[in-house]
Amino acid sequence: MSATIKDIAEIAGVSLSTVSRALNDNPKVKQATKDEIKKIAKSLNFEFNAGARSLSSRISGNIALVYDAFIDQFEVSLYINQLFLEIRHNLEDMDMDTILLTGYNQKTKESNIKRLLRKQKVDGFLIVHDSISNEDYKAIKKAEIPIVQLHMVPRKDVSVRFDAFYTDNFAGGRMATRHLIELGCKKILTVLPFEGGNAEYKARLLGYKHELESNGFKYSEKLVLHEECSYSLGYRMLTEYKKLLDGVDGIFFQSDIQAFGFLTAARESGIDIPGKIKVVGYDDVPMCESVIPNLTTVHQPRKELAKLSCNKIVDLINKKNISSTPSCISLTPELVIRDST
Amino acid sequence: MSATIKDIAEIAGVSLSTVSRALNDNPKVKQATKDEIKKIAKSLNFEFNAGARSLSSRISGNIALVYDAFIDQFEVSLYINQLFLEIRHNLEDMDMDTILLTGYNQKTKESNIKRLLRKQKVDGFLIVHDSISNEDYKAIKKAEIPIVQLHMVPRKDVSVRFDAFYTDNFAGGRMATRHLIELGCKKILTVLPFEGGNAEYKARLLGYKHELESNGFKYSEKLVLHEECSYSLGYRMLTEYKKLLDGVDGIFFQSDIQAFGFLTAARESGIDIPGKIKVVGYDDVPMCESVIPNLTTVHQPRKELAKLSCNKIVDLINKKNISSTPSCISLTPELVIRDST
DNA sequence: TTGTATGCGTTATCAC
DNA sequence: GTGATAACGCATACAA
Repeated sequence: MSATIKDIAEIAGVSLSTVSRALNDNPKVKQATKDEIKKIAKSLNFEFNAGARSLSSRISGNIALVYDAFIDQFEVSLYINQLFLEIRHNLEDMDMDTILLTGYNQKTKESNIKRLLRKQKVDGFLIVHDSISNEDYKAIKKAEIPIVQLHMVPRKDVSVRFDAFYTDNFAGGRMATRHLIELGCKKILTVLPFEGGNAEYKARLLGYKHELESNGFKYSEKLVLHEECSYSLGYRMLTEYKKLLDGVDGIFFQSDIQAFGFLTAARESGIDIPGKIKVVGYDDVPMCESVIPNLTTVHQPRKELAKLSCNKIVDLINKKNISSTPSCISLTPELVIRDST
Repeated sequence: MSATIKDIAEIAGVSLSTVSRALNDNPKVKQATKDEIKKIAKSLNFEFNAGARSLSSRISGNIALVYDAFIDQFEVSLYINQLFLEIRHNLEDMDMDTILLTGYNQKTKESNIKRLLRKQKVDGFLIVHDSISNEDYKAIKKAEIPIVQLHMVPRKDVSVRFDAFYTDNFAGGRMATRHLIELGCKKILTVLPFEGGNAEYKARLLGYKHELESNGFKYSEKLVLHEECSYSLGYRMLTEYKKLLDGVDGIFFQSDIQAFGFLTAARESGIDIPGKIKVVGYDDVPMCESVIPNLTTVHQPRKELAKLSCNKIVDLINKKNISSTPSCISLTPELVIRDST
């Protein structure tokens, strides 16, 4: 069917080993032979057989993009899917295929990570998951497969070290809050998903608190609303939390989608946004620019996050530019000011 | 590292081939030996080495989910990502991993299908793409790799035959329109993405036309609005197409997201929905139930689509229940009546 | 019903 | 620099 290095060897009149070396850019091969062999390979549309390559050298050309099933909730997926899109584009550019899956089998709850490890299906793990077990991290480490975690901050209780890239949620919380303060807001509410949720929200909340207090405001738990992450919640807030909203002149929604619902309800009720209440979201999903008024929000640098993570994992796989200690890089998000503030 | 069949053979005191047969449920192996071997395999957490298996029997355990890059537009992805989610769940249940990619390399424009074929990376192709080249279809066929196309209707100019599952967009267009007619609408507008778009919209439009005409209405191109597929468009319609909307009492948006924007604008302007204008969407993305008023829409049976396609591709791979002629099954969508009509 | 031998396509360890 | 050859883990044709 497909051409093999054997075919190339016969045409070029050299041995299998020479072809293999040439195609892998082994410096021991004379440039002339190399060129000749590569030319033939190209003319035959040659590609390495993935199975054979994997068997003999454990290179599969696949990266596992492992995520937390909670992301499959529609509202959360709005941002995450944009991030994943960037990741796949980057990996494709580097000739890697992406196997997308949740950390644990949805039905059996068994570890997909361990399964991939045992089958030797992937060259690296890109992790967007907050609660991978320490055992699984250790299994990856033991198999000497590179790990890069992104979006999520590594947990303290994980004994394995790996590179990580994420956005500074504390800074994000601060900049959203400071922006509202600078615009003169005196009573600022923040809305985030239910308690026990992701660590990222806790950090944003801390940022909110810190910024309030360093500006002479006093932080009150009464102005922290833990609610579902949905358009609907944002919409219903006006009626269901009428009392809570009394006097509020700024709201920091920790998710854009909640803000969208609120904007709609507010405008219907004739509440001037940003005149009476100023609204800031988080994530900067594409819809921010089509919603009316356009939503001011904290932009998560998904392009950079994806690029850094993908470059890193590929470097680790190719053992290039490896530093002795894993990096843990937090990118600063950016406040995008639009019409809702 | 991981256990191999050799390890199992040694423990069980049988040969490699017996282990291989037992684990592959070969009927020639005595049940007792089979049980024993499987027990040992389980205790060792054995999994077949993907590379070795692929080399020796061309079974990779991977399915390529190939989609059209235009789907990466945020608005379109809302529905498609839900579909993909179902697909991945189904494949996971059948112990298959999903390689998600566009049909053609985003940068080089080279065929990802041909690349996967040459590398022998996948056991089957799940295609959600309207414009795969005939050449590529032929290449898949030649490699004897199963194809199942879903969501998109197979093109007439494709010479290769394969199984396909999609929703009956003509029926969908009809049911949306009929619903509006039955509710007494006299002037029904339909909104769809720009001309030259996907075939699915053309079918929905035909359904709209057919239903109008069979109910004594006359079809007018003036009531067909080709516009961008966005929330923003829906929102701006009220002002930008004020004249067009004059007297309109029913709108069939061929995409939910457009309808969302319109609902917001309408309510802000005090236009009673469904009192003055009744609105129907298409797709039934999760947000339909949180938007106010809840959107009446045409539900695409994504769960069934995913299940049928995944079962079919796996059957084809395992050469089970194969019929001589490929099936081409169109599922009927379902009108979900909510508060916007 | 089970075992032996061979091959799948590639890389790696030796030689030369 | 280049060429044999073994090895990677598994499936299977052929024997027994």
